[in-house]
Amino acid sequence: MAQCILKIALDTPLNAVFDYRWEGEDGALPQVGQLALVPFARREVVGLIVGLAEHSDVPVEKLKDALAVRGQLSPLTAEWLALAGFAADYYQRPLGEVALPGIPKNLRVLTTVALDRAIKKLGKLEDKHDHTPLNMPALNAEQQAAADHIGGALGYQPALLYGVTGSGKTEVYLQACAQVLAREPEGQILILVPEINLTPQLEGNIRARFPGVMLATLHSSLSEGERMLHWLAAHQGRARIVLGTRLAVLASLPRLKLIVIDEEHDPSYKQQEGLRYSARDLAVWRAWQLKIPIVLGSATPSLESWHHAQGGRYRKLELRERAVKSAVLPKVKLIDMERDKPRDGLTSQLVAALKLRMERGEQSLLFLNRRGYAPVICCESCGWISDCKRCTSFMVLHKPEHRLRCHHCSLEMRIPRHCPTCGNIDLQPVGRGTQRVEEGLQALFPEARILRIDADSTRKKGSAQEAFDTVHRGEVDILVGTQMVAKGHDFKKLTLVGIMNPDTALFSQDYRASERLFAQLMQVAGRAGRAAQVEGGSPAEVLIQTRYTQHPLYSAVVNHDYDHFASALLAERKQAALPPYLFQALLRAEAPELATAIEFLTLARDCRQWEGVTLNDPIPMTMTRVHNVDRAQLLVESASRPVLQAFLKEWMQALRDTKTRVKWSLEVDPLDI
DNA sequence: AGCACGCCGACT
DNA sequence: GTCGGCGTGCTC
Repeated sequence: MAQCILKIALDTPLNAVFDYRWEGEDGALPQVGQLALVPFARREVVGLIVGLAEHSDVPVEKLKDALAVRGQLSPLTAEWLALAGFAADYYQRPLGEVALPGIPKNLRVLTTVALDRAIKKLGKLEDKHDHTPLNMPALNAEQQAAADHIGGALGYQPALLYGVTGSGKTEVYLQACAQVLAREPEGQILILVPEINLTPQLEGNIRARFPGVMLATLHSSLSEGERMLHWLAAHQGRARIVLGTRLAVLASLPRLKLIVIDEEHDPSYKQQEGLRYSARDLAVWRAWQLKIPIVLGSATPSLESWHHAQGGRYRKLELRERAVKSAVLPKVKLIDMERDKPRDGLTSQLVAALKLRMERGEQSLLFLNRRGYAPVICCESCGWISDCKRCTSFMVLHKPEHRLRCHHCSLEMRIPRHCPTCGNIDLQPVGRGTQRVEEGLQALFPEARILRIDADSTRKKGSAQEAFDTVHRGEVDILVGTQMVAKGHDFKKLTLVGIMNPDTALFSQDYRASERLFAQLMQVAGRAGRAAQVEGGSPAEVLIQTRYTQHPLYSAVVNHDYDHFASALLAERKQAALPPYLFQALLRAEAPELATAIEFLTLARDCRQWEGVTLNDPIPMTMTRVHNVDRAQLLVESASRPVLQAFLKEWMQALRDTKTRVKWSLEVDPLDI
């Protein structure tokens, strides 16, 4: 009679591992890393066995028996458990809350029979071992050196692959992968991308390049069945390449030998709810833990990674040459909106440029990061504005639907016929969103085929893909879009990109805004004429409408000069003692009344003092009220990461002990402050 | 976080 | 009379 105590992590906010009795019939003991079904409060849940013990400190009358162990699944490795453990500690969350959501739901909720059937199905997915000779395009010298460095690296070797759009980063990844796959017959590779739906061509490229290699994808739009299958393929080591979004960083990869992070600067690597982890940072930790190489690629690296490359912690691999000879960097020009006053948001120069593309039968893209018709409507006579009743924000006018909509709480209403306060019927839209731009363009170019792509126009599943296909087929003359159009897609006939009004980001309170704006401008600019210069035509052109033509950010964009811009930003950050020279955490609180939230944060600030840690004053969040709750935050800073970590650990325990009724949460390394 | 128990308001 | 609102207590 085998008997022991199982230490089990459960998906609950309670910061504890729970003990259960196990009485097996024979000598077969459960193993650490296996899943177990246990009674918990008034329900049954599946948890993860994280330890075995002979005795428990829990009073016997409280101890319950574990009900079953999912034996058909090989246990998660000690390395994987250490990864989950690290993430739990670092982000100050219970282990179970980190470990269990990463495991497909079906592995937890499925009956044993159903699970057996699924595993059998996976077994039948035979990978065709037709190791056909791979036709690798020739690389230029820089690409080859980078690919050899990454692919040939042994041990923990972080590299920053820095190269502008069109410099052939993807080809470097692929050839480095080929080297690793050839050298490590069983080895696995993890490739992270910001949003898989926006980069369908990468998946196609990988499949075409490695026909005999099983590829698994992991991202949020998989069905539960697919997710389980792909996760298992990775877990069993059968998938040699796993391509996924941030959540894939927690995939079980027992033979991981290389990690690739494409567009490493992209904010979507940061989870923005629940466990607010940075997939990029966890990936680097994972590479360090396993002593394997990792490559972070970007045309506009995050300042964190840039800083590491400057300091020598990351090896900087730079691609200066164009990989495709005929491809030319788009010509970026600034249009001074002070001298060329815009009509309907468009300066005469931009209109002329659009007209020229129309005549040539080429495509144009207008980029505007604001959806809806107008961000607000107001009353001409009394000054009433369409503010949201539940939020500190405005109701956005959506003209096609004849409605006002709050983008934060989704409150909707019909457009009022007259002013709710004074009765005036003259309510005017103020400002400009994509719908209004679309309308203005149609009036200006009645014959043009105009397509708007934003979150509103692509609400239906599959409609985004359809819209992009329409553009690719050349059935669109002018494309109007938000940042949705900035990523991934190469539009071969696109020769003009117009940026309508990027200035607001220049003077934002958020010190990361300019870093993001630069990355975004480079990315949108990269949509134009990427594959090659359109036959015999002019080089692609990017026109930026601005009131601040002298701003250094725009000069850097015009000159395609990220180096100097990034170095200047870093110098500013150092001077102002901001990340990456400083480490931060943010305590947030929400309550029906702002005072309650502030009161809690004040209490939290005063309950601990710590050498080397600064606790700032609690302040209301910029958007204080959302959906009728007031939010406030408290910023914690330290020049030392370990010091901050030590403080947070104790502080969190103290806050949990307060048993407050205020809802609060902690974010480590916040991106938006 | 779930989930159940428990004690007060407007409805078939 | 009951359905159901959400306060609060518990989870090895």
